[in-house]
Amino acid sequence: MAASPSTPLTVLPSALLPMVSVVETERADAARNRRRLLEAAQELVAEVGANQVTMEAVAAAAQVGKGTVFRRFGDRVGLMVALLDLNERTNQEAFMFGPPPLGPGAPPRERLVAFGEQRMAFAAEHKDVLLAAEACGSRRYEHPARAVLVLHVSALLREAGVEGDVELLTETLLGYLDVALLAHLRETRDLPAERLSAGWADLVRRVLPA
Amino acid sequence: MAASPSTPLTVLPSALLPMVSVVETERADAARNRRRLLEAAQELVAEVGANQVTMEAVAAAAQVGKGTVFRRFGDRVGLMVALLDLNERTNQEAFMFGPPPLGPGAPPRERLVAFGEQRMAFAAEHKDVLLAAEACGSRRYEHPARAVLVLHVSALLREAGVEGDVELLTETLLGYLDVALLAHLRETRDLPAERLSAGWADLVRRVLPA
DNA sequence: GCACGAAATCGGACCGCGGTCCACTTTGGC
DNA sequence: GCCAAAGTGGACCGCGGTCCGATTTCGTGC
Repeated sequence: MAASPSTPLTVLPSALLPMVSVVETERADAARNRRRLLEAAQELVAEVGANQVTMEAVAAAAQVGKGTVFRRFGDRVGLMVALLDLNERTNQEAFMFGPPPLGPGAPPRERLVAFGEQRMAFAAEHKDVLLAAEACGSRRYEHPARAVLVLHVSALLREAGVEGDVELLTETLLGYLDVALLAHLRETRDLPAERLSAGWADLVRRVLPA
Repeated sequence: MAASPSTPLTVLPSALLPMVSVVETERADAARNRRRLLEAAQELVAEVGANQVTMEAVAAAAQVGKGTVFRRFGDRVGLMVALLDLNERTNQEAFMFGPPPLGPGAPPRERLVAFGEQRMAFAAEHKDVLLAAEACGSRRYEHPARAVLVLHVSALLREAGVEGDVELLTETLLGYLDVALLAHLRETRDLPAERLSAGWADLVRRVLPA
């Protein structure tokens, strides 16, 4: 088991962070190295693709020791999660505070449909980083960004007055939006995006009360 | 990318194999080594747990070179899949040819409910091997045993006369039965098995027409 | 300002394991 | 018995992850 990394800025779902003042102080050199590492990682990912990027290469590109990478981000997955953080934050703000139908203001069903569309687009665009940021096994479900999604979907379900086990229905809905599943359906099974969208709308219709 | 392993006996879903006469001939020494490897692997898994078993240890225990293990099973996941094969076959026979409500004879909705129960029990019992037999990324959905499940569930959905996109509804239902998800819900989120069962029945109710 | 010491941080040698490679051996049809 | 094809095994590689002695940072006392 990896020692828990000292990554205070990404431990909590990023959209919730503005509410917290300062979680922890970080030494100047540590902060500088984190910045350099993230920059280097981003560049390398853009250059050769997420799953071709080795931890050693990131360390070298940031002119930092390998141990530092692991100290900062815990493991490979942690690094990828941190990389996604910025994009995820934009997404999160869109569905939490942005304009309808994604953001507040629209009825929950429309918001859910729009949420699914957004996730599917996001999954298509950042497929490789998202997959690289996904741990294996059940640890996959402990992804910090996922917690935000769970919160959001279950809130919408409750708001829509759905009867039944909201927690489990949330998992079912999010299951449909699983990055790996979507990638499989699109690429291996060759289902067009429109069909996946229609499937999502249909699923929402079946779960929510008329 | 791993070279495709020469594992004719596990390439196809095992429950469908009785219908095929002989897929390919395997040299005597190869067959002997496969048997020895599977025995050794089974023993080691029982001894120290699936994710503590190294490929080298399996090779050593079977008194075989490391390269042979990879030639036979392709990679670690392939070995675990082969290990599961026997148990999966029993399960498959149960829902394909066994007595109702799991097997044919009962109405499709009851069969679906029973199918979910069986999968959840199976997932709970063989959690670690199932997780070890699961590849990362979208490759996870190319698991041969999964194809049988997909076939079965979509057949039941069609038989029940569900309107909508059967293929996608099948994926949604199977998503609920994902081993990693179930493990997460049971262990990390501490949901009792009865609740998961109720959730499954509820989901089936929502998807199938009244 | 400055010296100092504890604590946090760094970095690269090191380890274990999954996976590849290829020269050598075995098999089995002829 | 011959020989092409199939199979073998262990040296080898790359990468993720750990460890620990060396180094830097920064609050403290002066």
